[in-house]
Amino acid sequence: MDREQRRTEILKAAEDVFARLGYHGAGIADIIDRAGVARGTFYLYFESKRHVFEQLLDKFFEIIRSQVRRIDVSRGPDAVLEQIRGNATRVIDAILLHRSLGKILLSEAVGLDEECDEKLLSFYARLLALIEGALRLGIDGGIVRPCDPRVVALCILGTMKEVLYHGIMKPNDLPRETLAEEILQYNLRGLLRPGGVSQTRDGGL
Amino acid sequence: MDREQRRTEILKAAEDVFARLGYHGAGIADIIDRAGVARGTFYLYFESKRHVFEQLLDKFFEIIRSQVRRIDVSRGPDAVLEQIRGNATRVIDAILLHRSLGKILLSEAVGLDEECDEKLLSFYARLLALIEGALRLGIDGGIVRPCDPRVVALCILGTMKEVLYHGIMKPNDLPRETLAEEILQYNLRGLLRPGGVSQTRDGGL
Amino acid sequence: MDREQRRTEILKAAEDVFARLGYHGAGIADIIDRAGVARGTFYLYFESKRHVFEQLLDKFFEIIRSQVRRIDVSRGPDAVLEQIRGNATRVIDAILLHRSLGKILLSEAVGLDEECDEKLLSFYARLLALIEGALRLGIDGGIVRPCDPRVVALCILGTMKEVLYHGIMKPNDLPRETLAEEILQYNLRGLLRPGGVSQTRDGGL
Amino acid sequence: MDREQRRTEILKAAEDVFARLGYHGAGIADIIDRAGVARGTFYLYFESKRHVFEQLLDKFFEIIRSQVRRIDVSRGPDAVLEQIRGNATRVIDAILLHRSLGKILLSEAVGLDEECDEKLLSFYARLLALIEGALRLGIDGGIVRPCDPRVVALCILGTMKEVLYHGIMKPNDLPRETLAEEILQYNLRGLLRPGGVSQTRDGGL
DNA sequence: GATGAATGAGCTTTCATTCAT
DNA sequence: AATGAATGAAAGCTCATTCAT
Repeated sequence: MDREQRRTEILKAAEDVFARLGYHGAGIADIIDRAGVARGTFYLYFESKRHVFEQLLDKFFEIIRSQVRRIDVSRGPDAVLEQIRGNATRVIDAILLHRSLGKILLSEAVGLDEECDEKLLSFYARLLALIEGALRLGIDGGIVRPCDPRVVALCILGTMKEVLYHGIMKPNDLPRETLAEEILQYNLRGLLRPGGVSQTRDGGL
Repeated sequence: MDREQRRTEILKAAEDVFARLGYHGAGIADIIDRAGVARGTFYLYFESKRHVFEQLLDKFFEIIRSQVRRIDVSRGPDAVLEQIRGNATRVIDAILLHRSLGKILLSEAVGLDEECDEKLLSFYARLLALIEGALRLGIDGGIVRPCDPRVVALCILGTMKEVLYHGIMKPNDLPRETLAEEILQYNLRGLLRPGGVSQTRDGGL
Repeated sequence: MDREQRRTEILKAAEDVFARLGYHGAGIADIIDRAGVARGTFYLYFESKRHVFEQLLDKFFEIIRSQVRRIDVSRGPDAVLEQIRGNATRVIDAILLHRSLGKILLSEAVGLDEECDEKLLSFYARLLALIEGALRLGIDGGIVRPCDPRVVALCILGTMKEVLYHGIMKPNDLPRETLAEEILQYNLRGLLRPGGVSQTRDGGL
Repeated sequence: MDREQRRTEILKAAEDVFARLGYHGAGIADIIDRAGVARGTFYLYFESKRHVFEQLLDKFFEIIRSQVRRIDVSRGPDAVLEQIRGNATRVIDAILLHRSLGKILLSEAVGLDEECDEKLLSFYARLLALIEGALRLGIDGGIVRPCDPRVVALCILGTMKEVLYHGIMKPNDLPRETLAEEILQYNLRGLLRPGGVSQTRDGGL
């Protein structure tokens, strides 16, 4: 119990430090200074610098995952949209609640270490697969316009990442609700004003 | 003249190495090995590792910037869209042409160093301002639906980054044309099939 | 009483561990794991890692010493030889019986620490003095051929150490009796077949 | 050329330091202090601490090996003995000439590292095989008395190691010639005065 | 007396940068 | 201008020892 508490303290310190200085910028010295423990103590709880970092990634993945509810398609298009909005809002809220973890994930894109890279890549791959699956359902159900679901899944992920990164880095710039709502509207409707321009693909663009 | 050539050689070597190994994974040794020059020579042309990296960022910024043409709004909505498509296509093509630089920019998101961070941030800030300005024009001109141009600018940037990163990392996965076209369609139209669901904000979402 | 028992348990554990891993290879963790006691408990019974090691050396010295009987020279050459053989056999048997201690003594020759070194050196010094004394007696009594007793004492010690080390490390390679008998014969007679070559120093060698 | 010289300097420094402090007692700091070079310079010439040590072992093995001449058995027993004496004398002289290396080899018996251990063991194994082979020849040729050549080879190695270790540690205690001559006489003749005691195995011992 | 979490000095190794040639 | 050997600060990690419980 006590052990778990100590571990959590160090993990929190590491989270802050990694968020502030990045993986490479952070040293064990920074982490233990912040946690107020000795060098050896750190290694009592974590095998290595890399290992703490992975623990943080795992923690973050778990947080995100736990916000996503399976979508029930049986209750009609509007209900589906509402569920999507719920998922999106919860994820956004969770990330903005865990700023440091969010910053770590969104900053340290890749290139730390083979194992970390793999973790990140597989996380995003699963996320993309999830989105892509939902898109295919939407297309089949006639809710989503015909498109390449793989590319569009990338687009959705991209909007989320970029907007959230901004939300994390400049917390007071834009209200959370605005971010969530605008992401949704943008993803659903795109830029164009309905009926504003010619909508046939060939003619219009 | 000869000096400039030597400098370019080293810069190219650094580009390849950074793209392959990342900023921290790359050592001066890798760069000079690839460039075929001595250690000291490297420092004759560049102040530091960080400095070469900055030069590469600058080079990339310049490439991107040179692809973007000012949009002439006087020729009607369809013409504007055509110009936007032109800009987007040129940027996409340019990035996919300069894979290494693109990978560097999109991978080493941030966190290397205060000065580098500032460079990246200011680059993206200017890009966002550009997009935001265009959006405001679009909204005023009735082409773009009413929205928060700052958030939507982030969304657009996000889609570009994510799709391009995928395009760079898995060059043969999806054809360049598909990427460009899908980004455009997505940005313009969003996900929904026109008329597919109720479009009033209150009722629909 | 109980305290003494605990102490002995830890000492035995240390003996096994040092024999298996060597002084530097062994950690306190290994010893306490084997002894089944806590870290702090170890330091309740021994001041330091070095200290346990010294205790083991002392224990071993005592075992060896207790095997050596004073030689009675009054009963003629053959009886003396018989007594020497008795001493040698008992020492050899004792060492092979305490493999771990033997391995420790013979492996960790020297160089651990000033105090340990001194202990080892003084042990060997006393052993050598013992042997040397016996040699002088033998020379005076006409049993041993004229020689430098100090160097020859080293030779005798050397044969013992080397053969016993082999006996410890490869227990099943050569039978104990063979080892003991061959050491004795070798020490007494050397290599040459009696009468096989010219034995005068000047002529022969 | 210059590079080789520098390397030799560091190697010599390492030799001194290892001889003085032992493998574990010695730190890179000691070596570079003695060599008068910077930390990085050390690693320019040697991969690791272990690596320098191995180099020293190799160097020593080579020195020893180069002192041993193949024995020509065709010229009679006395000539064979003379050749053996020559080998022994050269080896002894070489070791006493390279005190530091000798001390390293004879002190750091074993237990440093798997690879080093293997090196040492294989060195001694080859040495033993050499001696054993010579003994078998001697027995077949009737020069050497019947004995177990494996055990006796250990005895010979043991006398050499012990006497040389003494010679290294206390250089001025006994003259080199005495050491060499006494080892030889001891190995050849053993302790007993010829004809001094009954030589039949059963009766005498 | 027993515990085991905590300690921190110390280790080997790396690598961006310098500078004598 | 070009070289590459030399540098040394700083990193991550270990482990014998201590001490509050």
